[in-house]
Formats: sequence, structure tokens, C-alpha cells
Amino acid sequence: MLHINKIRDNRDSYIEQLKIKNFDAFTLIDAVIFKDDERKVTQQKADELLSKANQLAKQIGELYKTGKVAEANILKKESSAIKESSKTLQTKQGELEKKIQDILVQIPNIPHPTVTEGKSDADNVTLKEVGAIPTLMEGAKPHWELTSDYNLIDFELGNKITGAGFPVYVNKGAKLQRALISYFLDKNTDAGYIEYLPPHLVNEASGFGTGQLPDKEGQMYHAIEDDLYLIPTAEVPVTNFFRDVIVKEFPIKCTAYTPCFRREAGSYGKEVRGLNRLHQFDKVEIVQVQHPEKSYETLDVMVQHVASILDELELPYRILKLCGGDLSFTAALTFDFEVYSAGQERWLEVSSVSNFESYQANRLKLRYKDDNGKTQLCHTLNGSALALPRIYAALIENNQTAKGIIIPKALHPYTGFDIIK
RNA sequence: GGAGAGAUGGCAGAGUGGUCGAAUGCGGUGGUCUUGAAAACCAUUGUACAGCAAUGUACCGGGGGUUCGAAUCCCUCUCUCUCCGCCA
Repeated sequence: MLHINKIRDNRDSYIEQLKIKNFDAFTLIDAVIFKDDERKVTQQKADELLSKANQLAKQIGELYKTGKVAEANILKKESSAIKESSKTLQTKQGELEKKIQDILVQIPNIPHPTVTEGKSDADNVTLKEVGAIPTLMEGAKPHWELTSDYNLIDFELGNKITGAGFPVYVNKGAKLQRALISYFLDKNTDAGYIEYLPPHLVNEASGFGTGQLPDKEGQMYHAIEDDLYLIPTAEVPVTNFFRDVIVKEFPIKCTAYTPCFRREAGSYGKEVRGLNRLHQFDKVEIVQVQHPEKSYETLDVMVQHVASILDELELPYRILKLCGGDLSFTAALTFDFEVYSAGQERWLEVSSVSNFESYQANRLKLRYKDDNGKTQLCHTLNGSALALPRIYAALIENNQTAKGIIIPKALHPYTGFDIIK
């Protein structure tokens, strides 16, 4: 959520910059400024009346103390009248505030100046490509066949007990999954991130804090009985740790492994086959809270960090800078990582590293005190380091050999085996 | 699930109708003292909105009500704690 004062100060440039996101903000921005003007006037009037009422109440108290009941009664009447009109104004003010809020949540974050125009993911800019595309042996298979051949993942069993998109990992397939989680967490904690293991269900306030609610309500599983939401990413619980917090020291660095639950309503077909898109998947997330002046520097460091993990896993990958059209509602700048999946001969997104600037912080009321002692909004950033299923898919596809699936060296200490036969 | 207690500033904790944005202690910040530090002493120390400012308004878990006036009384919701039950 953008801050109303910033919208006021930057009206024209915001409208211009949001065009990069293919978003026509003209109507909303003018509406919100108009409503805010109205709000200010209303508040001024209401405050004035309330001030008068407070004074009268004090006088009445004095009069009672000195036994001047008759005079007090006259003032009482006056006070009642004031109270009535102030109440009307306060109601109006409340309605205006709600309306302003309603509009504000509809305006996306302002893209960073370096974000280029574009309609869809086709227009993203490839910044760099690392590692050679592997040439596989004759008869190489996509992962959904490999997982079956080597008995690593039982999709059918998942179907039986839950439904499509809920795989069951088996034997070495399960061990590999666990190894990846541990490996990622260790890489992150080695880089100074504090490890957390948060709840996998959150309340409504948390869903709102990171922007899933009210806009993306349909994406989350909702446990209606208890009014709790299954998290679609660790970003939700972890970022909400800092809701209503005034931070003392930067940066705050967190990492967390969680399963992620996504309804993905309306997805089907080849694109979502096997591990490509799931309703439940595992992900290790990194989150940082940073001083506004340092957040872009931090974004680069986070990108480097994710790249270093992929280097170590010996997976060919590319880094994309998202164009305006593909940038998420809340992000100002995002870099995507895609690994090459040789069995499917396509690139798969495995990480998305973003700077949200103060967009989330404004909703969260996540602030710090500047040198003048004034409270200011922090910047928040997050990224996957990393999302498991597609890494898993690329790993087994790219490393399939006639002898079996070769496990990269970096994982040996975690798996305890170096090949799956 | 049953019974009871509670929710106050960064923390602890007082406050049952007016002079309470809120005692006191701890913590934080600034200063005095000191070669330096500690101790001691003094001062200061919540957030948001409106305003150039002075200042005003709102907030004592959330919402509503009574009253001229509510942290304080009433209703309601949420959460926490204790005991019992159940249980990994």
C-alpha cells in the first residue's frame, strides 16, 4: 500500500510510472486525493467540536464541585448538542478513511525507474545465463517418469489421500527433499540469516499485512472454522513477525523453511505436470528488513546469494529482470531465477527476489526512527532460496545417466548417497 | 471441552467516573561529576492524524453503549493465563 502523502507529493510521476506496469492509475489517484482532502476538512471540524466539548466537560466538573448545579445543567445541554454534531462528523470521517483505504489497496507499487516496459513474461530481460545446457543421453526422460522409474515420488498415492498436486515423496526421493531443505537453510544461515520455523497457518491480519488479503483471497486455503489461512509462502508469517514494530537495527535477516499451500484455481494441462505446479510444495525463503537507502544494495546481494547456491548445485540457470507487465502488484523490482530442465527442454522459475520498498511496510506499520527521531517506513525484501520442486525436477532430469541419477557434490553430506539407482 | 482470572506506555506494574496520555520502578537518550568507566544525581523519553507553528484531536486488547465527562460502569468479540478433562 502506498502512503497517501507520497501519492500527493508525486501525483504526476506516479501516474506516469504506473503505466510501466500497464496500470492506469489516473482515476484512482485523483479519487484518493479528493477523498483525503475531504477527510482533512472533516477532521478539522470534528476536532474543533470535540475540543469544545472537552472544555465544557471540564467546566461542568468545576461547577459541580462548587455546587453550582443550575449553571452546570445549562452547559450540559450545550455539550449534548455539540456531541451530537461531532458524532456525525466522526462517522463521516471514519467512512472516508475506510474509502481511502479501499482505494489505496487497489493501487500497485511504483516500479523502480530501471524497470522496462513489457506486456508479459515474454518481455523480461535476461541479464545473464550461467552454465551449459546439458546434452542428455538417448531416451532421456522428464522428471515425472524418472520419479516413477526410481520410485522417488508417488503422485498417485497423493491423489488417493488428498488430490492432484499433493505428491508423496518416497524413500530416497524423500531423503533428497529433506537434504535440499537442510542444505538451503544451511547456506542461508551461513550468510547471516536467522532461521525460523513459523506456523503454517496465519490469521487474517497477517494475510492483509503482506497483501494476500483482500486481493488474492482465492489463492489461499482458508480454514473457515477457525478463520485461519494456510500460508502460500513463508513470506507471510515471517514478514508479519515485524507487523507494528519499530526496528532498532538494520538489517534484519530471516530464513525459514515451510510448506506452501496454493489453490492455483484454474490451472491444468502440461504446464503443470509433475512437479511443475503443485498445491503443496516446500520452499525455503529469505526475508530482509532494510533501511531505505540500503535496500537496493541488499537486493543485489540477495540475488548474488541465490546465484551462488545454484552455482554450487551445478544447475544451468538464467537471471531475468522482470518487465513492468510481469512485475507483481506489490514489488518495485524483481529478479527471477530460472533453471534449465533438460528433460522437458524448458526453463523453470525457481526463485523470485524482490524489493517491495515501503509498500509492505506501510501496511505492516513496520518502521524505524531516523536521525531526527522521526518514524519512517522500512523497506522489505524477500526471495526464494530456494523453491524445491522445480530444483528437484531439474536436478534429476539433468543428472540422469545410464547408471542412475547423479547427486551433485554439494548435497552428498545431506543425502548420504551420491547416486540414485 | 468445563470452571475461574486477566489484557494499561519498550518491560514490570499502579490506577473503579472529572484535575489521567496515565503514578512508580526498570530500560533508553542527553547532561553533571570522572583521566576514562561504573555508581550517584539532574533532565528527557509512546503512536497517529490535522496545523507553518502555537497547539488541537484520537488511542489504556477490538467493537458498541451509558454519561456533560470513561483506563475506570454496561454489552459484545478476540486473545492470554490458572485449574480440570482430553491428548502428540
